[in-house]
Amino acid sequence: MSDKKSQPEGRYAYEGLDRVLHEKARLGILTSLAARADGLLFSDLKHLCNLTDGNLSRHLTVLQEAGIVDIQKGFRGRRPQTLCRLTEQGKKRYLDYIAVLESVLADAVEAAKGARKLRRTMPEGFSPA
Amino acid sequence: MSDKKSQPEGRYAYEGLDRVLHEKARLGILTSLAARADGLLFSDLKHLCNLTDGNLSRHLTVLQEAGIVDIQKGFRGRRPQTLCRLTEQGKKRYLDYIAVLESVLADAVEAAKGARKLRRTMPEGFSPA
DNA sequence: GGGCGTGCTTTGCACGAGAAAGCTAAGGGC
DNA sequence: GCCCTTAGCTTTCTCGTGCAAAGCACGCCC
Repeated sequence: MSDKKSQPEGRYAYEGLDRVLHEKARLGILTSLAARADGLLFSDLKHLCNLTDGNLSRHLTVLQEAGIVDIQKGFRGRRPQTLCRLTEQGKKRYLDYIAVLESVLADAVEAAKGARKLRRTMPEGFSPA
Repeated sequence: MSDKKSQPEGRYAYEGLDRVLHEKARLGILTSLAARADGLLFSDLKHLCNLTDGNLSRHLTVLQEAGIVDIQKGFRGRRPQTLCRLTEQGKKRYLDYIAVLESVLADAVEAAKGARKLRRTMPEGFSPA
């Protein structure tokens, strides 16, 4: 198609950007969890990610249904506490996602470099309205 | 709060992840555009990002209304063509966003490193249901 | 025992991504 | 001249989902 540009079809499609993970709040949750194999409590997550209870609850449900986190309800003393961890699969998906992010960043850096010298020209044969 | 963890409030909140930019398709569009100061045509973008006409149109409108891209309608020969470029402000916002992404990645890398040795313990005083 | 705090869940809304259909005009056969 | 196709977008619709606010359950304290 646009072979003369030497840019393959879908070069910037980033298909690997998992919808479930590619979300501000969830990204934070997963990054928090990724560092601690022993998990985090609901309230820890809430504070680390600056989320409201409701929000966090909903995101955790989504992540759990996707098999990404493991939710264990238990007690500390006599108070209920929810413990969250990454599942093995979740960790894998997270790392895959991160790898794609890296390639996005690489593209961005290259773009910023290549654009250094601004060419304010029009494309071949293009005439403004 | 959780000072003993030495993790400040909101450590993983990533407030800087601009909602307008933090979206798969738009991220691709902007990265494509960032590299070419002379802009890209609608159909180029469509192919580069593997987007449908409708989708691309909608995203471009959003980006235009946010003042991130500049849309010029013109002609190539007798056929209409739409030329898209990053605005100065758009470029700035893109670079800011990218900077935040970098910090996310840094966190992720650190997390992956720290989690090397899995401690499958329970938190202090936690007992499963 | 009644109010208060903690720890979540549920409900409701509003926005927004993506699919699908539409719309306009230019070629191309006949 | 007339239709059919193709290019090049735009508009509309629907459903998912992020987020806020209200709700619920229980323990604690005076």
